[in-house]
Order: sequence, then C-alpha cells, then structure tokens
Amino acid sequence: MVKSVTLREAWSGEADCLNCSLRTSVLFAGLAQSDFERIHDPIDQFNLKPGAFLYRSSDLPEHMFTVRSGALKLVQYLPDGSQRIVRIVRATDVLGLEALLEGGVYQHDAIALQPTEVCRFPARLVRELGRTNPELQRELIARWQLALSEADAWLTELSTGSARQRIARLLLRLVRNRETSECQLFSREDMGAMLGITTETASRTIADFKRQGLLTESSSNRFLLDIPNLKRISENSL
Amino acid sequence: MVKSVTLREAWSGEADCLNCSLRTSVLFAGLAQSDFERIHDPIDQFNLKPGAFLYRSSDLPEHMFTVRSGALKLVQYLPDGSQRIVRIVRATDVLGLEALLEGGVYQHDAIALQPTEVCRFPARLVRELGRTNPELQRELIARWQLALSEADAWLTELSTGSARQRIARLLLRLVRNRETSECQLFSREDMGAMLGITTETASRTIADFKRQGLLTESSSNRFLLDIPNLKRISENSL
DNA sequence: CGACACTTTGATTTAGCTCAAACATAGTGG
DNA sequence: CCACTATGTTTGAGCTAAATCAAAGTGTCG
Repeated sequence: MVKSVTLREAWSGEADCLNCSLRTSVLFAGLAQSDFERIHDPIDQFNLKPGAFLYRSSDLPEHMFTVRSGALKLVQYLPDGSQRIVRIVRATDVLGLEALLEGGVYQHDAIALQPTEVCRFPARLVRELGRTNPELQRELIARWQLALSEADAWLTELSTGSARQRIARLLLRLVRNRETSECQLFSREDMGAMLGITTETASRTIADFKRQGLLTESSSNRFLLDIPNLKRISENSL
Repeated sequence: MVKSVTLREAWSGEADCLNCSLRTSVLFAGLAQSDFERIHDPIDQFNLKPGAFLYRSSDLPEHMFTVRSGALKLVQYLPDGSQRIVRIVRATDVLGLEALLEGGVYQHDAIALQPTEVCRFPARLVRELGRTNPELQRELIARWQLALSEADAWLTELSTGSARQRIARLLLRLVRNRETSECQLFSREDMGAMLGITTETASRTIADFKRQGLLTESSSNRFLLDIPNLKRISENSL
C-alpha cells in the first residue's frame, strides 16, 4: 500500500457511502443498494490541512478521490522548476480519473488549498462496477468531459487578457453557482500560478480591487465580490 | 441532417473502414469484423481546404470525426470576441467526443489549418457499439484522457514563459514522435492565438529563429528544426 | 499587372517583471 | 507574556519584453 505519511496522519475513518450527504451529486449517485453491497474494499475518508499532498504524480495511481469539502489544486511542473496550477477541484469533484487507465500515471500533484475532506476509493472498484453498470459509465464520461471543459476554460478565461481581467475572471469563477458572492481567496502565489502572472502582480491587482471596493473583506480572508463590476472588468479590461 | 454548405462541398465519398490504412491506430481499432457488419449508418469522408469549418460550437453535435491527414484547430471565443486556440488535432486524433454525452454541445469551432481529410460517423453509432464493446469503451476513455493531458500541456507548455520559450515549445511539439524534424508552420496569427501572444511577436520571433539558423526552410513553408538548440531555448529562455 | 492577404520590420508605449524593502500576522520558545 | 523568527502581503523604483500602431515588403491568384 502506497500511503504517504501525510495521508496516514489525515485518515479520519471509513466512509458510509449509503448515507453520504453528497450522495446525489457524487460519482456513485447512480449506484443501487445492491451495488453498494458489492463494495468490499474500504472507502476511507481523510481530512487534509492546507498544503498537504493528496497524491503526487510520482505515486502509483491506485485510487480515485471525491472532494467532500474544501479545495485542492492540481499542479504541473516545467523542466525549469516553475509550477503551473492547471485546475482546482472542489466539493463533489472527482480526482484521479486517470487511475482508471491501465498503466497510467497521475498527471498532477494534488495539494489541499484549504482544510479539505476527501473520500478515497480504489480505482479497481470503479473499473469493476463500471463493467456492469452503464449508469456509472455515463457518469464517468460526463466527469471526464467536465474536466476537459474546465481545462479549456482555464486556458481561454484564465490565461488570456490582462492581469486585471484574469483576476476578475478567477474571482467570478470562485462564486459561480453559489448562493452568496462571498468567497475565500487563495494565496497570491497560488493566484499567480493559476493565471500565469507573478505573485507581485497578483497582490497589486487584488490590493487595487480592494481599494476600488470591488472586493470587501467580510471576515478574515473572506471577501464579498462586486459581481457586476468585476464582470465589466473581465470583459473590457478597464 | 445538419450538414453545412462547406461540408457538403467537401464530401469525398463513403469510407471503407475495414480496409482503412489507419485501421490500427484509430478509434475503431478494437472492432471485430462482426461489429463492422452492424454499421449501417454511413461513414463519410471529407476533404477540407484550409480555413474550412468542420463544425461550429453552435452545430447540433450528432457526429464524431477522425482525422486521416492534415490538421485542425479547436477554437474558443471570449466575450470580447478575441479567439483562443485550445488544441490542434492531427492524423488519428478524434474530434467531437463531447457528442457522446446526451444534451451536450460541441465545445469549440473546428477549423482546418491545412488540406485535411476526415471521416465522419454518427455519435449514435459509437454509443451503440460501446454498449456491448468494452474494448471500444476503453479506447474512448483513453482518448478522453489524451485530450485532457493535451489540454494540460497546452497550458503548462504553451501558455507559460516568454514568447521565445512558447514558440520553441510549440515547434518541438510539432515534430514530436515524427521521424523527421521537418514541419509545416502555421500562420503567425494562429501561432499567436495558440500561445497567447500577438501576431507581430510571433512573426518577430520566428524571423529571429530563422536568422539564428534554428529554423531552415527546406521547401516552401516547410522547415527543418534545430531540435537541440530549440530544446535549450524552451528551458532556459535565452 | 494589380489587388489582396500575409509577413516582416520599425518606432513608441506600457503592462507586467524583477529586485528590494517595509509591513503584517501567526507561531515558537525562552 | 513578549521577543523572535518565519511566512506571506504590500509597496516602491526601474527595467524589459511584449503590445500597439503604422508602414513597407513579399508572394499568390484572378
């Protein structure tokens, strides 16, 4: 078993999928009672502290994960050592789809950005259930497509245009499909790595947004967004 | 049938998949003779001229495609009208995977960059064959994962670092896994849209590479690459 | 040949990078 | 409890790569 020290520490028990509060929105949503009875492998839960690795690209890809709460970044590195965050995943998202392919590898390092709860299950399990369960197959395909459009959006929205535009788009993305316009910001360094700009530029721009009232601190490191004006900026650049 | 005028003009006959020269490397590689007998829908071939649309994101996604030769760009647009090329596809690549999802849409416009031959088949066909054919299912999953790692690489390699680095990486990418180091360049405008830089910067950099002998014109618009030195640039930026 | 589209080159401006220092915040240990 | 370190953020000043605006080449095709 290739369980990193970090993960061992983060273990918080076995999951109870049947009674999971995320049951309807999660990868296994389509599974019947009888399917769950076939699950003999343990499904473990972990609580990750910010900065903790869920997996590294060098790990053997035997597990897949769903996020229960919090957020993780998926990171790739260039030969020169610089890093680029290619996606962030949040509640109900699946990580490690690539573990389904035989002979595959994890494509990224997955690192918690906030206190994060995840469930871990063996990729083998999904392969087996998928064989007889077209519902699950469809769900997997849909997840893959979702990851792909996220990747495309990351490129068109977050790697195109001025730094101001990119930051505005990132902020808007953080509160999309949420009830409130409140959100937690990432470190300036992470923002830079997401947007392909430097830490300083990220900091300057965020500081500027605060001064302009586009961003109001509601509690420590939680901010309310002026969505209409950020939208304007994300398009016009002004 | 939602066949655009362009495509109607480009029709070049029905495909003979069983005797296809790309048979071993193509999506249907795992299909048995008996599977092919179940194919009653027509599989059409098209020859696209440079600039021709294979499909638009506004089209009803009823078909999938494989590229026999040539190259296409997948394009997305920002609200302000600027375009970004998120991927290029070449021989043996599949387009329109997203047509497999019910209620989905094409995520891009697909436009030929060179004279390009494609085969077109109904997504319905793949859905049906996939139901009973685990081999095809695996192949589809693998294709999706391939598209996803391409998308990630596009972000880390082609949208990070200086213009010189990006261009060098793009050039190297064009000849990867090819016998020769010879390749066709895209228009400067397309290069810009791929790398998130302006047409002028793309032109200047390419012109510079030519002067430095990193790029030698072997025939009209075909170039030999100085791979080792381009590699150096792609990492060190010098 | 002339028209059109694309590429190259030039001159100027500017957004964002770099390097550096000051400031804030939280955690550590005497 | 406070001094002290560590870590991240903000701000500043100067520099540079790339954007912008504009014009001159180059090739292709009717």
